[in-house]
Amino acid sequence: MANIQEVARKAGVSSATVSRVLNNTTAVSSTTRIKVEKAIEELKYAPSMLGRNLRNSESRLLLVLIHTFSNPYYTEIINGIEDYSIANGYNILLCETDSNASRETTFLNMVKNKLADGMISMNPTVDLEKLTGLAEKHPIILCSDYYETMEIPYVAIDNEAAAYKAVKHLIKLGHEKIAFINFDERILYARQRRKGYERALNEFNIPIQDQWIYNSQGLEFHNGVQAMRKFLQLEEKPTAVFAVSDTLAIGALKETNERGLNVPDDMAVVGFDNISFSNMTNPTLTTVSQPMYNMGYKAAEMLIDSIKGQPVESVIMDYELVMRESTIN
Amino acid sequence: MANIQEVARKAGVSSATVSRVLNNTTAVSSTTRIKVEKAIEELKYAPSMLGRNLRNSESRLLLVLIHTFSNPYYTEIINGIEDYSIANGYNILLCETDSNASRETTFLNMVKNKLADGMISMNPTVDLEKLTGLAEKHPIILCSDYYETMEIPYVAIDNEAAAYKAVKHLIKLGHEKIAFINFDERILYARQRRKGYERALNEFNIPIQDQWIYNSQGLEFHNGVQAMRKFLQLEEKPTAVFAVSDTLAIGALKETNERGLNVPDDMAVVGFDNISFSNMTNPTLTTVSQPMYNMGYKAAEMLIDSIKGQPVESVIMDYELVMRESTIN
DNA sequence: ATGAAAGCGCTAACAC
DNA sequence: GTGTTAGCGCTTTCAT
Repeated sequence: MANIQEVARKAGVSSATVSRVLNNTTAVSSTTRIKVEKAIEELKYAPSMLGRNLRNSESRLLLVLIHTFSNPYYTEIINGIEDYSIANGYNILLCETDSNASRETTFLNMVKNKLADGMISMNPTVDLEKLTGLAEKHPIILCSDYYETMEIPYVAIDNEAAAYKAVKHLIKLGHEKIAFINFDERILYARQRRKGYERALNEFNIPIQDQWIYNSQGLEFHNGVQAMRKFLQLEEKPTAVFAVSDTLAIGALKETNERGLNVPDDMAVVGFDNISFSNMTNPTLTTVSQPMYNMGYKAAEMLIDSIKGQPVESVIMDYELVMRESTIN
Repeated sequence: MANIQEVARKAGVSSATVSRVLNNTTAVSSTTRIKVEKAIEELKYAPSMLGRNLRNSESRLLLVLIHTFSNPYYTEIINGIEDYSIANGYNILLCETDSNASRETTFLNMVKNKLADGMISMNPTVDLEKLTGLAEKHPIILCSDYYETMEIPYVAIDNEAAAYKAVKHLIKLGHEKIAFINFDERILYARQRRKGYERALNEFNIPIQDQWIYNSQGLEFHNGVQAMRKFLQLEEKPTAVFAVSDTLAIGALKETNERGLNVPDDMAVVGFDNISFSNMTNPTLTTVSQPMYNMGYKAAEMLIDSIKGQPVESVIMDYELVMRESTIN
């Protein structure tokens, strides 16, 4: 593979000039430009990003840290991240932790080691101490989940209010026995959504029952199936369920159908996220719609701004309750 | 950020020695090792991948080219790629073309420019000429789709046989009016699956009817909805549908339900891929299961072998027909 | 076991 | 408008 020196020699100019035509930095006479372009063509030269990156001490790579992308919620966000990044000359390094601590350490080190210029974390279980340490020296943005105790900029929605709205919707429909499938409450958004759930019940003087609250270890379909299975074994069964993720809600819906119960008559179901599949279930799923694409897009914008040294501020985005067949006939 | 020289100075050794302790290449006396480690600790030194990459002329990055990851089929494959890559010291650069030619060019150039050491392409619409050119100089593996005319190693399944098996399953159930939702037939696997569809029909002397073949421009849910809508407008409606992607099949299933038809009694549906959703639909979807994770894993293994200069051979993987409620009561 | 020094490929400051 | 040169941070001969 030819390098810039060989191109320079072939074109009868210096490597600096070749660099200049490559990057359009300062003016180059059209005659030399043509000579250089011809040499590039003949040698099939392609500039090495390795040399350029070292010289510029940047990688133009953005690390995206996620727990898993088996959840379409994240892939939608990534779409937004990718679009903004590509349009601004960055590429994304996709890093899936799978809740594996050593993998996570590897990934965080990649930004320490300059392999990435910054990071967007969407990994709610990330090691907070390490993250804080990293954030002192490197641009980091949190997307979709964040931490009250930290100053790392984030983009998120008002989880408490969104959950409140979802549960209130069920109450307005006449439900009083409303179960809640939550995620691990070590995670902030799980605590926030629980608060919203409780606030709605309290407001209408509906007692909160522990037996109707399920804390799931994961967000897969089968976790939702399991949760619903447990609710349906109860002496006093709920008539509605609110799940903090569409994947959980879809699992719960599936299990409800499986048991021959009618949704929404016997059991109303509300999800969270509005993944595209939520509109393909039978019945279709009522859910809190998050602006995933825009969240990703904005997070990328914030990160790149931050890399460029500009100050960035956290953003709270809008959500929307999308009412479909799983709650309304 | 400290560099290797500063560490060397602080430890009272040369940078070569620091490099040695960093990489465990040649023996270093335990006393100097300790001195160096102490210096690293004190300076909070993290070696720059930028310098290392240039020196080693490798990036340890694998480019993964896909059309879109809104299809869970691809995310499953990526899981496999990622697991093998990480375990072998590589990371993946996720590149989504969105059928955008200029984006695709950008991505292909990234491997030309050494930003990635190799590439796994899962983009069936890739520019073949450019791809061939690139493959002459750089390690490339095709995953899930490939091109008969090329020598680029691939991992795939026997699409023709798989489609044949799916359609035969419908015929055995007594169906004779079997519609086919295919993808764009410029893509090899679409042509192969069509062959399988036709072979099954021919074998049972069932005439092939153009009105029952739909060539979709995309693989999204709504494309499947649209296809089914068209079939249901026909004078002579099919009683079964085979779609080349679960996403299409799920859309078709949705539309069938929507019209009040019973699946599988009025309309049997078979998909392709076995994405996790396919087991969450109502009714659950009969589908051709591809070993997505293993395909990705194998493709990564082949690519890394290829990067290391080892010869690699194409692999044909097993598939399986998973029978569920959308064809059998 | 350790150090000196070259060099991976590029860009930018400086000189002309 | 163009060339010279230094240097980004690292690894690896080659000496010793």
